[in-house]
Amino acid sequence: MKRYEPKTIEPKWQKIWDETNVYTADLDSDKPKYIGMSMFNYPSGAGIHIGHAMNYTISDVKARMKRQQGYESYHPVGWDSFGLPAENYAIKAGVSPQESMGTIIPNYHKQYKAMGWSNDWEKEIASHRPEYYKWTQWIFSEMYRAGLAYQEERQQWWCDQCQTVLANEQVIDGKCWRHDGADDPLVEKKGVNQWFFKITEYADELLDAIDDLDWTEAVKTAQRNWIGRSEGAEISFDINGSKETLTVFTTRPDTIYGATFMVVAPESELVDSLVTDEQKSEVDAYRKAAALKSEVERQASKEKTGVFTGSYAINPATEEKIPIWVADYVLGGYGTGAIMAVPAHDERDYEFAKKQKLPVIQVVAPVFGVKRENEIFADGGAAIAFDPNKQKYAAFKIKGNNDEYFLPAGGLDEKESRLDCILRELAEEVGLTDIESAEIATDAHGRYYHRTKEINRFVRASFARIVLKSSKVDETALEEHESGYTLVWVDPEVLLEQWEADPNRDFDHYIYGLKYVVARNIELGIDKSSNKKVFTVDEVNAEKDGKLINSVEFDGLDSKEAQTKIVDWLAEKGKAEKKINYKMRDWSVSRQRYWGAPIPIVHCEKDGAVLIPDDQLPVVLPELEDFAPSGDGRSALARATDWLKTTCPECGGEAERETDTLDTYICSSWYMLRYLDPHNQEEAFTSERANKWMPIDFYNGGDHATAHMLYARFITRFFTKQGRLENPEPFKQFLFNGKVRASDGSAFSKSKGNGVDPLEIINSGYGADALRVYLMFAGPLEFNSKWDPDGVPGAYRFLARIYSLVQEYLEADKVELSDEDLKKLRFATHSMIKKVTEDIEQNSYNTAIAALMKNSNDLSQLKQCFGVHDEWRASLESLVMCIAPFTPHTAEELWQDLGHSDSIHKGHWPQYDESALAQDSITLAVQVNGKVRAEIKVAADADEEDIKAVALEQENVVKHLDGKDPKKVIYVKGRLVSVVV
RNA sequence: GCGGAUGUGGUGGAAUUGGUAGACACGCCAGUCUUAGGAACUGGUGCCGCAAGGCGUGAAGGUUCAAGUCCUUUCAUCCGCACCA
Repeated sequence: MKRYEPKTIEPKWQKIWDETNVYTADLDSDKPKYIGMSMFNYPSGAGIHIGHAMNYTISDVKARMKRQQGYESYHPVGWDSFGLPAENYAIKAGVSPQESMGTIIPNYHKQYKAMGWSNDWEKEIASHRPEYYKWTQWIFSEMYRAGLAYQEERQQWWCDQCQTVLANEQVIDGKCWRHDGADDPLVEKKGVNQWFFKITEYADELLDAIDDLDWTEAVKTAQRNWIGRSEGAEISFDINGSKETLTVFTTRPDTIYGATFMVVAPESELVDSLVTDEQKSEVDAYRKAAALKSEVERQASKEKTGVFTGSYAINPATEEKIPIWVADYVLGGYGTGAIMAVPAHDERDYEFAKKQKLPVIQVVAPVFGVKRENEIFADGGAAIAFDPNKQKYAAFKIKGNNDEYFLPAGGLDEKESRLDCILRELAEEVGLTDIESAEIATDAHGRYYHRTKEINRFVRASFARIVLKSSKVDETALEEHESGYTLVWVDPEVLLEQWEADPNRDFDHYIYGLKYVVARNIELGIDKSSNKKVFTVDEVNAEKDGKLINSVEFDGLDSKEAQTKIVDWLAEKGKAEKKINYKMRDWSVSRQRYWGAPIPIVHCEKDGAVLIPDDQLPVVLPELEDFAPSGDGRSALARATDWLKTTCPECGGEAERETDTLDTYICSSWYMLRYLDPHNQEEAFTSERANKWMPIDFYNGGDHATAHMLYARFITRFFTKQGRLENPEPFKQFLFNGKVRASDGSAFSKSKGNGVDPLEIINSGYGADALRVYLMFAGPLEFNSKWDPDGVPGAYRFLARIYSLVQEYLEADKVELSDEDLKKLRFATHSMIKKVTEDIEQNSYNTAIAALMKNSNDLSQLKQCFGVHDEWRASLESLVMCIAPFTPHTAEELWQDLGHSDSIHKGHWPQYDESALAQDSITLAVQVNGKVRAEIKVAADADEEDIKAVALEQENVVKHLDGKDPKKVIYVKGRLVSVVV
């Protein structure tokens, strides 16, 4: 019998597939289309690694199944061949990038073919070839003509090693995405004149469309965060003694009564006009220091520093003068580069206020408890009185109720201030009058059932932080009707425990108030008791919604409602307008590097920046000897004088070419369209083709969740607006797959030498098919997996078993098949077909492979009835067809062994027969009180009453019924019988 | 800190969406065979227990005849973003 030898089978079929063009897609076919692909590959000298093997196999399986199902299935291939690594290699080795691509890419061909991927090589593309980048340049021109490309000097991330600017998306943890090793330096900001694409103009539609995408949820969230839309308002503050105003962006206009100071970013030009003569030297020094600090250093330390400008703004709500500060916790690039600081409701502002001793005014009081019927409003307060000598808080107990503690508290009398009210209650109820200091610490609203008054209460309560001089009780102060109260001194835990145990959560506002005061006392060093759970003011000082307080006519409004009302009110005075802000910035597309598509622009002294006419594209990248950046911030192209000097398309006068090249993310933002028309000399793509083939049905990758995916969506939407494309979204389904890591959980890396080379595994004799099965079986595709050295051999054994099974069948004698065996065989086969078809469709490859393994085991079990029999042939062929997407070589070989002369990979996919899945009898579990006590086998069509009767007769069921009558018997169709006693 | 995801045997992971937890595989144990191999085949393998039985899906509560799945609280890990007002 033949042995399973992938080493001979695989190369044989690879060659045949190549010669017969099985995987060539007819883009104009009448068949339904399917296009499945993984992210564009950057070809490097290292060749493919295990991550590539993972990524491309995922889309290959998808595309293969569809091809087998009769779709015109296209699995394209191409190279993202512009980019820094090739250029850096060229600088080092002196080999031109053009040349090195010429050897690297053919090497990739071999590796791709060895993996058995069903790529359509006839339509291969590479972004560094002029016939491709001509259209990359054309996209720039189209953007320019549409007013979406512009040039501007801007502070931009700069990587000193790459000698180029970077997009925000290319900065990872403060380092360049190409240089993110431990020894690599942080990126810096540098003022560079560069080109931008106005992606922000598409921010809203890019955001809104995310909801409907069939994409991995994590990626959708990442995109939403990246776009970072926030709704709020711009509010103008007059400057005291000046005609100028200071405009800020805020998402919380409802907190304006709590704005006690303003902060301007140090890099903001606004500072110049705000700083007073007295403060000038201090502010200048601060700004200088801030400019020297790299963005990353600035972010690394969250310490809030800043200096006063000397100027004051007028809070348009309170009409009060508030100081304007400069501090680097405010960013120049977001909003207006200035903020109104509301320390009571913003953690950062609070920290800053605390440090600079600026006032904190609470204007939103949180609301605790759920709304109840017929609530009666009450206004009052509670005393949280601390005796520093005792290091304890004052509470009291009521006669006859020894279990509960109460805080001195009560309702507001007419015209009484909140603090007076609380101090009065403290005196009347427990006689504490010897007071060191008292202040309203915080306010909250509570909803609860008042047990003695038997009403539902809605209260606004102020909590006073009171520090006592002594715990001396003034008997004369005690109110007579409140006698029977016993003063006790407690730790806050005692109170919290009591309140938190309350099932109705009636005391949540007390918990809040107490925690706030204790935190403040601890912070001020008055409360030194160490065994207390430490709260922080930050924890309590949450940026929450609630009802407004200290906000004059807006008091009592819900903060959401107040946002609109306050903006409307200020708008009437011309001081505010609604505004939406985004975190996303325009896309910086200039790179000061050689190895990219030249930007099709010339600079003419007379006409400025002039677009090169389309009929002169491509602007071909000249071949150079030396690729190193020119050192003046321009690319090596600045030295290519012949190329550089040209004439202006407008005036015909002398002009210089733009020396920046385009970000390679542009190459990869439209390549899926070029796949549909790779040889078109007249256009980037034709709308007819694109409208037929877009969107990409299946797309996957393990990187680039934000940048690339956002850019591709942007470019696609742009083409839609231009009328060149119907569908605004490029990728119908996107799977963000996991990565393969080393067995110890660390990333594979060349420097660690822990890499696993796919080719080595293939060549060692296990073959590509076993590797493919291992990778697809390791777990759900979206999970990261760890490389298991036993995995590939295991997969190999599985394939060898299938291989032997078919060989044994072919050599077996004809045997009759009993009805029972036939049923078993058909059930095993058709349930497998159903499962595999559905699971591949749903990207659950690991369970699809489990079903294939199960089927192979089932068939082996039935081998005693083996024989050359149609039903057996059908079963084996089904197995071979279903495994073909995973193991194309093995399947093709077995398909041939089974007597076929065409390729299994085109148009051969089994249909399952529902009738084969029907069972004569089913096994049901019988539960007594939720525990399985018996199993019964009943006819599939038995009726419920009979089943219940049988269930109750079971010996073990009778035993557990213990002579009692069942209260209830539940029958779940086809599953179980549940008996309740 | 914010957002997202995930916690199930020794390991990777299944679970028809509230219905017999552990499919399928790796590993391990026992056996068969001899073309002593990177074998193949057969059987076993969640934990405790001789057994009957009990316990078991990160932890603690709850809803239900029934919870890995739903609710509440909580812990841990991973991945994004990170002073975005």
